[in-house]
Amino acid sequence: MKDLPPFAQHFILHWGEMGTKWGINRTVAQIHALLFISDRPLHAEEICDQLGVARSNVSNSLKELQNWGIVKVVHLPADRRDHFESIQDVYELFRVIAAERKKREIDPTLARLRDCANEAGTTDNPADTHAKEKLESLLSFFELVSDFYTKMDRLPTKSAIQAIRMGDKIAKSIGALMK
Amino acid sequence: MKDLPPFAQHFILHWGEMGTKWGINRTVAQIHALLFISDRPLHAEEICDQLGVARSNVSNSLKELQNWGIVKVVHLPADRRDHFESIQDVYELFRVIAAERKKREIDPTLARLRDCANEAGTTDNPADTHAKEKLESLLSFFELVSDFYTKMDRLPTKSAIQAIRMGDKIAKSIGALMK
DNA sequence: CGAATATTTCTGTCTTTACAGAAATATAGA
DNA sequence: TCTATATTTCTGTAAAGACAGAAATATTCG
Repeated sequence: MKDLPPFAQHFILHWGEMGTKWGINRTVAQIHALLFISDRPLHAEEICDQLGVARSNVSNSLKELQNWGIVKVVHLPADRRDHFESIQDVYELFRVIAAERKKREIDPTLARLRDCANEAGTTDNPADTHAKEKLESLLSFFELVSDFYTKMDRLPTKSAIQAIRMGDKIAKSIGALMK
Repeated sequence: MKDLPPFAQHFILHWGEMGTKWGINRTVAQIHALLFISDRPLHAEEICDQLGVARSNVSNSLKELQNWGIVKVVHLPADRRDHFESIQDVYELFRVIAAERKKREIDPTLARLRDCANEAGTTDNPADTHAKEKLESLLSFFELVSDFYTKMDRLPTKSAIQAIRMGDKIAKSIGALMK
């Protein structure tokens, strides 16, 4: 990591730690951090050198980032090597990440909760009835969150930012809006 | 898990898997799932029996859940054993989880990003300037998210639900609200 | 086609995390 | 205080994940 200024190193290391806390491989997160702050696409070898990790690790991690849809391959003139760049707009970045997590985790959970609720069906056992109701409340919640995400995802970046920024005013206006 | 109806078993197992994808220990997530759907507080031994995990594992996991603030100890009359119950309201549950993640992860990241931005200070290297700007845009984003969370957290459950539910209408009203 | 270079896949090792069982400690009533 | 019971901490093992280096494969240019 010798070539990077200290502040960049600190950021990349912290981002790696953050990743692990959210179920993302440390190296994957570090590579993404590096690409995010880079002012040009990097090839795999450069990433190895900067982060001091094995070539194979970089290869697999880059594939993972491409699967997430937040890193793309680009080619530079007169250079046959793949170069990689991250989504640069931070709002777009998190929108894509959120979309992917929804697809991978929220949607399957919704499906599973629906299955469980159906399985529960009619039961006379009071404990089971209670469990079924808890599952249904969880399901409602996930449906709500899922719908909200879909609505926000359709907004252009600027509107989305404003929607977030207006959070408190919006809350106060709920009554009026509902009429 | 013999005593539990199949739908409850399926839910608990799925919840455990979900946990691992979000950086939460499988057993911790399973125990929470069990407590969430239970219609009464359970003691540690019951949790062992139901999930088939070691007593020590249950002990540590329960402590973890208490640290998160989503499980509380209660005592029943004429029973000296600790009994455990989860927050039952699903919105409250996720509110508490979000608050804890903010405290543990978002706030430290904000602090770190500010440090990095300061460290970056004045630099004449164009690549470093670019990196610094990327860090600052990330910082703005996290500040926005953090503020939004604080606003939502202060809303009573009902208003928060409505705010989420009204997402699309709110978006359309942003222009009007801003005047 | 063949050589050089780039990339991916495979294999084994190392590290970390999860976890069971035992031991130690604490607590409450007799 | 002593005994029974509940709880936590400790220790070793097992499983999972991360990762390096080597091998295999693919690509491009001469």
